Amino acid sequence: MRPIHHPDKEDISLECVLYALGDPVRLAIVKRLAIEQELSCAAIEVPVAKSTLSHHFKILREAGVIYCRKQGTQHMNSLRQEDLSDRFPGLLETILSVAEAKTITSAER
Amino acid sequence: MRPIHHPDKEDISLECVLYALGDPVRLAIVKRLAIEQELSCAAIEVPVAKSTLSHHFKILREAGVIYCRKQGTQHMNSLRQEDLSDRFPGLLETILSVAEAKTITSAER
DNA sequence: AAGATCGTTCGAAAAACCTGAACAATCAAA
DNA sequence: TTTGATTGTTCAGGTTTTTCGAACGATCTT
Repeated sequence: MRPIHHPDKEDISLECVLYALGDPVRLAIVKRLAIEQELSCAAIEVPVAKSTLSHHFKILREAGVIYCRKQGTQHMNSLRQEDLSDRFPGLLETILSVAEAKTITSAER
Repeated sequence: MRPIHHPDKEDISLECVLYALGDPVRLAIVKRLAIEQELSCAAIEVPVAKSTLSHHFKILREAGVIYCRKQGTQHMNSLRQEDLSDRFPGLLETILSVAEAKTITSAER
């Protein structure tokens, strides 16, 4: 397995972050992580195939939204809240505060 | 030409707004509208075909991000800042404040 | 080792996107 | 009031993304 890539804080781009958040599954993941601190991929119940979920995590990771560390066979994910706050002050906070609690349970979009 | 549809304020969804903003061309349009108040479609110079541009405006309109009124042969667009502020306080403001001045001149993403 | 678990990668099908060309609406001018 | 110019939309197509199941790779447990 290739080492997991994360962009440097300075390289996080607004466009990529908004693109990453502009998908209901990924937004649900982010909302969940905002509550749970750290979660494995499998711990997040969203109605997509696991290969698709893997892809969504990759998008979030490469956008700089989440940090992922390997722990044995699992991948533990967390929000890069500090990095995001530094780079785009207020952005994630506002989005999370504005996001209703509702979690998606069926595919939308 | 069919009447132009705009969602009611209450029907504006975060997911749709983030989806709409998660595209470099559309974000550029929004940034531009944040400065210019009201602009025709043609007045916004982005590197896409006009049929594509028309599509992007439709996405923004249906997401509730912009308001469009017909004036003769042109369509004048403006941000629905007040509606968005009411629905998602701070969201648009934060995104705009965080968005660099840079305007895209070539397709990215 | 074998088996189980967790996630990634691969190839193909489905959906979305972008474009040029054709069309519709409006205005201005002759 | 036709003709022409301007502004956007719609349509059909090719291209790109997204999604999925199946196969694989890595790690832990037994």
